[in-house]
Amino acid sequence: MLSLKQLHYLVVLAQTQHFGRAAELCYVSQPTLSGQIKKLEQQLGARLLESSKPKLLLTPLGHQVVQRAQALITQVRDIELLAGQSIDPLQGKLRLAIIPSLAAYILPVISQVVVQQLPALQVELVELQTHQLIAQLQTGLIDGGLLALPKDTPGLRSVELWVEHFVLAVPATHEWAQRTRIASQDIHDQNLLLLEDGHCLAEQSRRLCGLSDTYNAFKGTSLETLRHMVRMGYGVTLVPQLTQQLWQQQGEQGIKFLSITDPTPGRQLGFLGRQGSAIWPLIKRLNDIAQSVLPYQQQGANVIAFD
Amino acid sequence: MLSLKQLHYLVVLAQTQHFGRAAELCYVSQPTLSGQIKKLEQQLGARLLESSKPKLLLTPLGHQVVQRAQALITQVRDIELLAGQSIDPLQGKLRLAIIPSLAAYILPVISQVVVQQLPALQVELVELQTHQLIAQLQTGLIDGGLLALPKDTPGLRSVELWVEHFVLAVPATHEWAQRTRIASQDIHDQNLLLLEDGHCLAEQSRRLCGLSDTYNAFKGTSLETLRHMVRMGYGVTLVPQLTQQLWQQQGEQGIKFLSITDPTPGRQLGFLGRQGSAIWPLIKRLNDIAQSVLPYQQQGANVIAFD
DNA sequence: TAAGCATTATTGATAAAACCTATTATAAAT
DNA sequence: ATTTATAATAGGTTTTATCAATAATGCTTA
Repeated sequence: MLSLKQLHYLVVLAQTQHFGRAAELCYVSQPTLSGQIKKLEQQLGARLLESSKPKLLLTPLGHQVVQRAQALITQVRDIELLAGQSIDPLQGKLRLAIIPSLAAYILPVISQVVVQQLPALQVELVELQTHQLIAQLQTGLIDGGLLALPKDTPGLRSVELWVEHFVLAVPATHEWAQRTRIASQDIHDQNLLLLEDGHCLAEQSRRLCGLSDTYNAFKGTSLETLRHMVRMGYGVTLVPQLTQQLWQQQGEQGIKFLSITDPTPGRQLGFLGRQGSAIWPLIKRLNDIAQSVLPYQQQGANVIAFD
Repeated sequence: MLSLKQLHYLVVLAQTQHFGRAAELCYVSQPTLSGQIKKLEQQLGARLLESSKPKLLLTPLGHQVVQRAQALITQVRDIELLAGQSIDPLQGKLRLAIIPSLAAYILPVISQVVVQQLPALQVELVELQTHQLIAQLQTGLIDGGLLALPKDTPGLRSVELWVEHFVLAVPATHEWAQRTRIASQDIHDQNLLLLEDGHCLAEQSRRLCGLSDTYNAFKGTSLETLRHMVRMGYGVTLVPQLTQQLWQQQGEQGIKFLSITDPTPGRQLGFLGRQGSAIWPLIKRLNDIAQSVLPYQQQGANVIAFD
């Protein structure tokens, strides 16, 4: 009988495309993983890896098996969660991911209250970009995500947290520094600083300003980097309103913020979990707690949908 | 990490409600199974079996885990099938079930051709009643079924084989023995012999003749038993047309057959397989072969739907 | 073409685990 | 109270996953 371990090894191997790294991720030695993969092939009576070895390649069957094995692994994880939840729905380990453009400013706001209201819950936090987050959620590597809700998420379910507005951050030396608002269509012809590709905030900013995917400006690795760039006068950028609040609390003087009108852009934040996962009630609970602590329910924003 | 073996043990234990019998079905000793179940509970950190032991009972969590574990086992079986099919789509082991009221006369017709056309296929045959068949298909104990298609089969998919007509079997001494046809509404007031409860043919006969579930006549364990009863003049019964053909080939003299009209009753036969199972093409192939060998495509029958 | 580097396969020893037989404990049935 | 059925425990055996060390392979570079 084939074992879950073998299938897990196979899945990780397919992800890493590398025996050594896969073994490391599985906390076993490379020969162990090699051996088990070989044994799996024997038990199935068919090859999963391509014999020719310019690179590690899966056979067509291999791809299918990996896909099904992934589903299996997540279902096992869900059984474990189910058991954990059965003891006390508000207890246990929860592996939660947050997108980087959200983590920096939303965690200070909600983490305290979560610890306060769910003391028995151990939250394991990771920062992941949207596509990684969804992939890891589907493969069971994480159990929930907090992000700007994408459109289609097969096998997953979401709950809406709130709609966050974007504001325009400009240097204190900027010609608009004394304004308090600006119409969204007037933001053209500015040197718009973006996060690196892959960050959904960058994607959202591009959409808002009608820029192409190839728009080639400075790309910061984090919001903090952008903050410095803006302060030094290299350009302007879009930031979530809570980021403005955080920066101003920290005494930021070099940056002025303009609210955006006609329409006000924003994105729908929410939690994501697996369909059929036992911790869904817990995720909804987290959503309730987070909602109760956010300053006020934003409304009327022009929500930017993206995938 | 919990293992598939443990989950398998749990599923079988839940089915048998008995440690010893479960162990037997899993080809291990009773202490082994006991130990693994206990270990499973430890790993999940929760009880699966009720502590009070008048009878073996599952906790609410236990039921949920069993359900999910069953799904897991089935999916593992499907991976194995997938691998088997990848070598040669027409090769490998196929565990096929047929309902009793069909097996006796359809196997002589199709078995030869199947062996002829799919020599590399090892078919493992079982006779199961409809509800058992569906349950075992869903739990992965069998891979396909040939039966009178029921309405709803969540997680399963079907392909239509043909519509078989029912004919009325009466003793040669019966007042209708010289007739060749009879209207269905005239079958009232006859001593209608049925198969035991659970057989779908019995259910179908009851529906056709408007009998209640509590209709209490002689109940035969097989069609052969009914055959003797009819020949001896104890009553009449409904049989599939292919059964008539088989019995007449065997030189049956004591029974006469009347075709039924207004309307002609029948049932939709077909194959059933799991959604997402890799052997579905093979099942369709079996269906094609069976269809090619059946005498002619029946039409215009009043198909009796049942669940 | 050979040396060097990265990657995977092989080997032999070790430790964990799953397993079995035999036995004991616990309920239920007579 | 005795018997039967059932599950848990104990101790020893076998299997097997595992590791460290090493060899083979393939690709890159000199």
